[in-house]
Amino acid sequence: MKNLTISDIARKAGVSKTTVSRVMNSPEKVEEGTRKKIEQIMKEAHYTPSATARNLSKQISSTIGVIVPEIGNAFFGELFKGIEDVINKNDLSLLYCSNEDKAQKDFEALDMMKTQRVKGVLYVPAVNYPAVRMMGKVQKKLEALGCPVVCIDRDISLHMDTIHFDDRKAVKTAVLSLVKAGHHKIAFINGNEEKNILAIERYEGYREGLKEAGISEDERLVYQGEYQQSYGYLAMKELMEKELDFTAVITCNNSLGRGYLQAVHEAGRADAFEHISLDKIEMLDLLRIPNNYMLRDSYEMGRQAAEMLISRIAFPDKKIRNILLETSLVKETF
Amino acid sequence: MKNLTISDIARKAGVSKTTVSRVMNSPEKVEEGTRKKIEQIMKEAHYTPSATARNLSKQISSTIGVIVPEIGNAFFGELFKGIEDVINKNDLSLLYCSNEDKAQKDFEALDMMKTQRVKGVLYVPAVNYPAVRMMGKVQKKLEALGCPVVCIDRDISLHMDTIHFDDRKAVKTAVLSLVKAGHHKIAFINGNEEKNILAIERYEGYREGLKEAGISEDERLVYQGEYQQSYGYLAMKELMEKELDFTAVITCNNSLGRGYLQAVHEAGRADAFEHISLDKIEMLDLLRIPNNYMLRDSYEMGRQAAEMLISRIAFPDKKIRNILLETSLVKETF
DNA sequence: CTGAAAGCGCTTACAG
DNA sequence: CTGAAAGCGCTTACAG
Repeated sequence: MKNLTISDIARKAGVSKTTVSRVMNSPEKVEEGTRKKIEQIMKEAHYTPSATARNLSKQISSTIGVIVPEIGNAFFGELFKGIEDVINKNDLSLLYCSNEDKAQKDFEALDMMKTQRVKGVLYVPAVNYPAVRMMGKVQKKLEALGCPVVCIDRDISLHMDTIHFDDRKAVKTAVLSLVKAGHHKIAFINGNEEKNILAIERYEGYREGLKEAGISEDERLVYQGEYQQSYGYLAMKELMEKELDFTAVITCNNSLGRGYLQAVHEAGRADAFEHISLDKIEMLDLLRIPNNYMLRDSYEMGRQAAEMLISRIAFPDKKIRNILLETSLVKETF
Repeated sequence: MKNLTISDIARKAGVSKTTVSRVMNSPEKVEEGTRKKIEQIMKEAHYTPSATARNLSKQISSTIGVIVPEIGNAFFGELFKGIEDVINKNDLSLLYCSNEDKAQKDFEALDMMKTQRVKGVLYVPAVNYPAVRMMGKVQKKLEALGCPVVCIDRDISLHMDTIHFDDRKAVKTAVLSLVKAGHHKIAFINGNEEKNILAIERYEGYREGLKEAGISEDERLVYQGEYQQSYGYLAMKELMEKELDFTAVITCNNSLGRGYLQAVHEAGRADAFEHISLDKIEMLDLLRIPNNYMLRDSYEMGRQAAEMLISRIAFPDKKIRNILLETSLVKETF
């Protein structure tokens, strides 16, 4: 079925396009009788105005762009849900694009958002651009966008609205909690700074925790590679093989945590270590497998990020905000 | 930064808008010298044409709408990924909207897609509309959309392109496999037809399997409620309490499967039953927990659905296609 | 309260 | 090979 236009409605109603437009945009300005009649006709004809035409005419947009690494990871899945809820509540549409943690994809995503002339962008950078010396390019792309952007989860050192977790503190808390439980040799499996500036923060948190506990760092217990299950698996496997007699492990995101679990279960040493992961790992509670983690409420982060963007769109000159979210230690025993 | 328009570029290059437009749409028609010059200027100015204006002018769209229940469920997460890959490959944008398995949200999503004048829609219906007697409304909305739609996973008995799994056969296979392993009392936890027509198919598969095995159905072993973890949990709990001495359980989606696991682990009877779920349940392999499931490759379903939509857009008069995907039994032991 | 006209940023048939 | 003009479906300042 072909879409009707405002002219079709105007003709059917015997009025001008202007009047039809008014019943949609400022109904109080049109006489009740004609308004009712036009509304009736629009309804019968299932008329829906074209957002394309309206956006062009009004020089606005009704869609928000969302760029995330991938939706498969539960952390980002929840984040996305938080975003979605706010977007729906505000009658906006959501243009989705993943960047798969790759700079190239990231750039394409930003270009696409520009082409689509979105109202604003919620952006989880694929890469830690400062660390890989690509700041110029992202910065240019971001400026070229011509719309507000909120940077989520991964800071790229630009003067813009941002929101992320206090991961330094989270890891420090984890370390101190383990020490308190009697652990002095704590292995640390992390990603690296190129992918994610948080890797640095996390490592700092680890060191601060040890320092505060009066424990000197043992380099052999520190693994910093990719934020992937496979890396977590290999790191933990190597750690076990080296027999460094550590008694606890901290893994710095849920993928690494899964890798840890894979390794210890494969080795039949699931109960050999105390483990704290950053982020909850799904299924464990359900299977009644004891599990400690630093809870980072990514739904809430998504929600707040979206709210921040919407407020930025409304007040472009508002002061820049950088939100730091707290995490909390959750111990699940059965 | 304000977005530049084609007029800005034309002025800078000292040519008409027409010529600028041509270098974007049919470069071969413009003299090489001027083309190069214009391209250079566009590049320097970081000019990106507005999709909004182009779409309005060309009376086309460059975005595909995707309506899914929720992205949190791994089954739909994978489906979505399959869709996304095809959409990206075809240089299209993705407008996302979830319906949360609710008819109301579904209608809003369809309205939104219409407003946005998308090129086509990939649609997982929230509800089994024929069963709840709301066919009229969806049908009208679908027609009003004015663009091709591919119906995914849940058939709603409309004459349109569809794709779904052969779940009847899947469940039948599961039953026969269990019987072969010596099980004669097989509990069956399913959703209901209002939500999902597949519930009927699955139940049929269950009955066919039993029949073929010469086993008569025991109604007390059949639970059909919501496709949710909580229902799976309650159903399994009740089944165990009733001491019906069944030895195997089939759960009809991954949420129900999780509920089953929750119940048996809570009761400390994880090894008491043979279990086959529809869809893989994440984490189990990693934790080396034996698990049998009917593999339904939802990534592939998403991919094929998207391909089907794109082909439908290209050839509107092509014959309607209804794709039925096969599943396979996977046994994971350690 | 209503409408004619200009404009949003593009495309394209037509004329040169 | 190039450009002026009309048009896509809306909105809105202006005039009545």
